[in-house]
Amino acid sequence: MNIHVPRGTEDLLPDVTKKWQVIEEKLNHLAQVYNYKEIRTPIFERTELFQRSVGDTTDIVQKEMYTFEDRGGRSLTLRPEGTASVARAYVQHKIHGSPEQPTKLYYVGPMFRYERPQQGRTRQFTQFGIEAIGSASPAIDAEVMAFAMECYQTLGLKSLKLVLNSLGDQESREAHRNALIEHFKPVKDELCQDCQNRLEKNPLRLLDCKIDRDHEAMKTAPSILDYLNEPSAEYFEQVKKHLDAMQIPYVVDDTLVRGLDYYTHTAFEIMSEAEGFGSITTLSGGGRYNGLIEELGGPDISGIGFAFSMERLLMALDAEGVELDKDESVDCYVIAIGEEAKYASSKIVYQLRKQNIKVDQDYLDKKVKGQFKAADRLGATYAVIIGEEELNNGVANVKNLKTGDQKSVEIEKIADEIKTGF
RNA sequence: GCGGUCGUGGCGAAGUGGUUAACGCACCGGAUUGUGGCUCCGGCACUCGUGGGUUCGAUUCCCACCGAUCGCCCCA
Repeated sequence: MNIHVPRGTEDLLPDVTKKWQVIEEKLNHLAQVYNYKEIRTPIFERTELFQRSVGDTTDIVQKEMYTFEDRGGRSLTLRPEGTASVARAYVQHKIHGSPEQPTKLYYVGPMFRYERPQQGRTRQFTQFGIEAIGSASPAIDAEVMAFAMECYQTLGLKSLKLVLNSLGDQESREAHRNALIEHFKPVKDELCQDCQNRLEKNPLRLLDCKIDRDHEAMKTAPSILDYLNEPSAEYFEQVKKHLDAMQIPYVVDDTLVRGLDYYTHTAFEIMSEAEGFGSITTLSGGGRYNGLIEELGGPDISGIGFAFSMERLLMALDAEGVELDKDESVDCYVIAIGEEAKYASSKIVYQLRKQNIKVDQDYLDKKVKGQFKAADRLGATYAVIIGEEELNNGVANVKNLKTGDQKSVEIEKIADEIKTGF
């Protein structure tokens, strides 16, 4: 066997890229409707960017980053997610000084995490995401969630669930964290090893442990929602009111914890409820990050965003049986009979293309029958047939392959004939 | 990182310790010297993921590696 793609990466061949193009077109359009502008950042960044933003204790930073040293001895990392880069660019270019606030950006591109590949999880995957930076209004939280849902709905997905939680501000988080530690300490020995480790580092994570899910202490664990201070609780209420106003259904789940350190207040996920979707149910996730910009050296400005993986989106579309149609068939196929006619064929093909007609011809020296078959396979509506006799008369036969009708047309007028149709 | 299953032509998929590795689809050629989609006939794997071992002999048995896949962890 020869060289294969590296583990956890894949080639997207034309029958798949076709779907991507359809999706990307719709997402680009949606972004415009919501007034988000595209940003493109490098595929790798200084390693410390992710350490500082995503968080040193997270799995992503601890064991999933593609980190390498370049020839100048700098530690670089292939980006594992998009928000950090966007925040970095925002600070670097002092976009907060721009008159257009909040700054609403979107991006699409490959992300990298060193993980054991399985369904819905590869080492290189593609995220589409948006970031709204510079507003602390609950209305924009709702907008981001509305956008997220609409990304899927516009493509025809139905089995979706928006799950919402609030992590509160720093003070609320701290209070809740302490309450969690107090709550689990007495039963620490009964928890799984992971949970025992998590207890000190990030007790929030205990809540969505699958192993200890049925433990008595889980059921009585303190909810973050009971520890939100007044402003945090009020903020959460307003976010929900905006969603209600837009009639966007959601479920509040106080065990929803997002994996990255920078989240504050609003955290949400969109899950697929489609049958046969495998063990992966999370399609996208997002939330508010109120300290991130400042952490990266910018002003005290808050933001909110979300991202989803294109690959999982494709999976969800498959699971729900949604077909993405894109007509790649050709308008016309030129069939040459005999050596001399090949020159005329090249000329006709070129001429038709100049007229914006999708056309192709044979490059395999096929016989007439083979050329007709090729025309069929490409879905051509018309065939232009040219042989010695036509050549001598300066004409070609134009045949409608759907109806079988055929007429003799002057070579210069083929394009017109096809555009008019018969 | 841990555990289970798997790896045969472009694709799907049988099969066996021993001189011809089924079949289906696709593809190519012919029946039909210049008019397709149907039908019929014919062709299409110096080789069974890679490397090593056992054996007179392995695609089939053993080991390692690589890869895929599912579950765990975690996430998009």
